[in-house]
Amino acid sequence: MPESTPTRDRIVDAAVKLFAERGFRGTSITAIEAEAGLTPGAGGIYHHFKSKQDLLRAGVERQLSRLDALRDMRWLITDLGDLRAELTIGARYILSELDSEAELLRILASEARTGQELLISAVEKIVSNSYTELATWMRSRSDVTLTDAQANAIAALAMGSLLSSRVTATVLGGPAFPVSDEHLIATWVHGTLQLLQNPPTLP
Amino acid sequence: MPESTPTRDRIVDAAVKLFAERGFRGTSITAIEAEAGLTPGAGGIYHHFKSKQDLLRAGVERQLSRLDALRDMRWLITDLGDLRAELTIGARYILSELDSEAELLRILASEARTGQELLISAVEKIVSNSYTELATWMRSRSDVTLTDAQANAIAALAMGSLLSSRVTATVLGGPAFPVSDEHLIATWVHGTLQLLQNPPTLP
Amino acid sequence: MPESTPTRDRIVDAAVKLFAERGFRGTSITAIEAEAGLTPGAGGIYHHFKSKQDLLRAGVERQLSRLDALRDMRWLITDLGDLRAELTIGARYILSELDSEAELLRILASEARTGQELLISAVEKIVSNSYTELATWMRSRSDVTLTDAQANAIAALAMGSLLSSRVTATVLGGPAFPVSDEHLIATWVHGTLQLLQNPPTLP
Amino acid sequence: MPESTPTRDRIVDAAVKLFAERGFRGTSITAIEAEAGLTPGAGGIYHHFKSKQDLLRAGVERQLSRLDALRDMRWLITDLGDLRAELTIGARYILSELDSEAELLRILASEARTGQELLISAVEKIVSNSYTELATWMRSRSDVTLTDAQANAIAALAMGSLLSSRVTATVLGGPAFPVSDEHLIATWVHGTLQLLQNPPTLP
DNA sequence: CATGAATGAGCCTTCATTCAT
DNA sequence: AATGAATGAAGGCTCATTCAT
Repeated sequence: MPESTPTRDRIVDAAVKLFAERGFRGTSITAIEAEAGLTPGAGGIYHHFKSKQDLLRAGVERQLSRLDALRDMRWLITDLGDLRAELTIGARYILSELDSEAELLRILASEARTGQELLISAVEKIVSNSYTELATWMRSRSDVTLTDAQANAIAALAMGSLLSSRVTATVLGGPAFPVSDEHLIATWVHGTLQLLQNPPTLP
Repeated sequence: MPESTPTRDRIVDAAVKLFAERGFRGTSITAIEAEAGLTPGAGGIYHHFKSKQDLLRAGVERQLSRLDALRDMRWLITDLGDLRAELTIGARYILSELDSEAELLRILASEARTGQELLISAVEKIVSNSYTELATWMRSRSDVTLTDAQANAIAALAMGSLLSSRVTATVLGGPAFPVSDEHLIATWVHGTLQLLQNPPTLP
Repeated sequence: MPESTPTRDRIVDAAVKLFAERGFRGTSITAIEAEAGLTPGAGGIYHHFKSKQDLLRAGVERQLSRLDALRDMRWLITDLGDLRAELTIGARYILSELDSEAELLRILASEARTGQELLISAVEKIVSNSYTELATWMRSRSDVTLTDAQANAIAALAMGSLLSSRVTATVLGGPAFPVSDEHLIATWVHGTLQLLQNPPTLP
Repeated sequence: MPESTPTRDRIVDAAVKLFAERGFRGTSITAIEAEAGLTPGAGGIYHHFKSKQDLLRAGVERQLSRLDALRDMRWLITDLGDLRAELTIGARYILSELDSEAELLRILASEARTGQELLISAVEKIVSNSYTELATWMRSRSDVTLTDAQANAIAALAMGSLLSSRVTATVLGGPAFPVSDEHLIATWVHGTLQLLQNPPTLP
C-alpha cells in the first residue's frame, strides 16, 4: 500500500466521486485533475498512479478497506434473546452498509462486466460475504434445524431483497418501488422470521 | 452482405449486443459497423440512424417492444384455485422475462444514470410495471385483507429478491449466491405465501 | 453544351443558389439534391454532372451566358449628344449588371483564389470586359484627346468605384457606405465627367 | 521545434496564412498543425485554442490589432498647406494599409457572409472606419462647403476606387485592371480634388 | 512534485462518389 | 432517370500518456 499523501488522497477522492457519477470511461484524467485541484491536462496524476486503471484500482481498494473498517459483525453474535430484534438490527445494518458504499456500487455496476479481477473480488466482498455470513448465522439461530440448502436459499432471498432496494435506487437512477425503508424492514423481518420458523421443503 | 437480414436490423442487433457487452461509451461506431458486416469506419450506420444516441434509442425501443410482445399476464388472472401453484408460475414467468431482457438490463445498468428520458422509462417498463402488477394481484388474491402499504411492501420484497438474483448475475458479472433457481423459487413461493397469509403489522 | 432537361436545370438553379449562400465547400451534394427536389443522398446529381466541380462549372457558365444575353452595349454607341446623360445611363447599366450577377460575384469571391481557369475567366468576363469597354468608349467620347494611360486609369477608377459599392455589399455582407445609389451615381457622373474634360497629367 | 517562436504564435501565423490561401473551410486543422510544425492530426492546436473557430477569431483579432498599431492617422491632421500633396499621401497610406492586410481581406471575403459578429466588425474596422474618417476629413478640408451627403458620396467614391484596386487583385486572384499604382494614385488625386473643389449637386 | 507542451491513437460524423436495382 | 445502400477518405476533436523544465 503506497504512501498516503494529501495530494494522493485528493486524487482518489476526486476519482471515486467522478467514476461514480459518470462512469470510468466517461471520466477523463483531465476532469479528475481539475476536481482534485491539480492543473487540468498536465498529467500530474501520473506522479501518483501508473495509469487510469491503476487509479480505479486504488479507488476501489480504498472503498473496500473502508468497508472492512466499517464492517462490524458484532450484531451477528449478539444474542438479544429476541430473534425479531436481532433481524431488525441486521437489516438496518446491511442497508446502511450498502448506502455508505453507494459510490462503489455504482462503479461496479458500470464496470464490473469488463471482467477485471479487482472488480469481481470487490463484488464478492460487498455482496457475497454478507450473504455467506447471513446464511451461517441463520443456520445457527433458527429454532428449527435448517439444511445447508434451506439456509442458503433463505439467505439469498433475504439479501437479495435488501440489495435490490438499493440497486434499483442507486444504479438504475431512482427508487423503483414506493415503499419506505421502515415498511420494507418490517416486512423483511416478518417474512424472514416466518421462513426461519417454517422453512420450505426443498427437493 | 454476409446476411440476408435487412441492414438496419443487423445494425441494431450488433449495437444491442455490443452495448450490453461493453457499455455505450465502450462501444465504437466502428465496432458496431464491423459486427454488422459493414465496412468499419465508413459511417455506413448513418444511413440508418442519425447518431449513436439514436441507435441506442432504437435498440432500447426494440427490446422494449419485444418485452411488450412477450409480456403475457394471463397468469395473473388465471385462477388455478391453488395460490401456491399460481405463485410458482408467476415466479418462473418473471425470472424468464428478466432473463430474456438480460442485454437490456446490462445496458440500463451502465447508462441509466446519465438521466436520459428514454432509459428511465425503460426501467419503469421492465421493473416498476411488473412490481405494480404484482402488488395489485396480491391485494386481490390474498385470503386476508391487505392494506395498500402491506401489498406494496410485500410486492417490493418479492420482486426485489427475484430481480436481485438476475441483477447480480447479469450486471455484476456472475452469480453471487450459490442457489439454484429451483430452490430459489420454492423458497420464494413459500415465503411469499406466508406473508400473504400472515402479513406484517405496518405502522 | 449538354441538353437542358428540366431536372438538370433545377439542379443548376439549386447549386448556384446554395453555392452563393454557403460557398462551394459549404454546400453538400446532398443539400443540392434536396433543394432540387431529388432524393437527398442518393447521388442523383451524377446522372447529370460528372462531379461537384463539374456542377460548379455548369453553374458559372450558365450565369455567364445569361450575362452575355443581358449585356447590351448599345449605350456604348448611342450618341445622346449629352455626355452626362450617357454616363448616367452607363453607370445605371453597370450597377444593374453587377446586381443581377450578385450570386456569381459571391461564388467568385469565395472560390476564385483556388486558381481555377474557369473562375478566372469568369472574373475576366464580368469585370475586365466592362472595364476595357469603358476605357475604349472614354477614349472615343472625350472632348480632349486621352492617352491610353489616361483612359485606362480613368476607367479603372470609374469601374472600381462602382464595383466597390457592390462588392462590399454583396461579398462582405452588407453596405459599408451609407450612400444611396442616386447620390453615388450623380457623384460618379460628375467626377468622371470632370476627369474626362480635364484629365490628369500622367508621368 | 523548428522555430523558437512560441507555439501559439506559430499556430496563428500558420492559420492566417492558410485561411487566406484556402479559406476557412478549405483549411484543415491537420494542415495548420503541419504548417506550424506540430504533429499533423495530433490535435496539438487544442492546447492553445478551444476550437477552429476560436483560432479564426484569434487570427482575425491579431490582424486587427496590427492594423490598430499601424493605423497612423496623422496624415489626416497634417496641414501641408497643399491639398494635392495631402491627398497623395493619404492615397498611398490607404493602399499600403490594404496591402498589409491582404490576408485578412481574403479571409473576410471568403467568410464574412457567414454572419459572424467578429468578421462583420472586422470589415467595419478595415473599411468603414477609413471611409468615415475620409469623409470627415473632406468636410473639414474642402475649400467650398460640403453638405454631409456630398462629403459621404465623394468619400464613398474615393475609398471605393482604392479598395477596388486591391479587392480585385487580392480577393479575385489577380489585378483586373492594367494600371500602375502611380497612375492610379495620380488620377485618384486629380479626380478627388476636382470633386472637392466642384462638388456635384445632390438632390 | 507540478506544469506546459506534445503526441499517437481513436472517436463520431460528414461527404463525394459509385453501383445494383 | 432515380433511388437505396455502401464506401474510402477525411475532418474536428478528445484523451491517456510522456517528458523536459
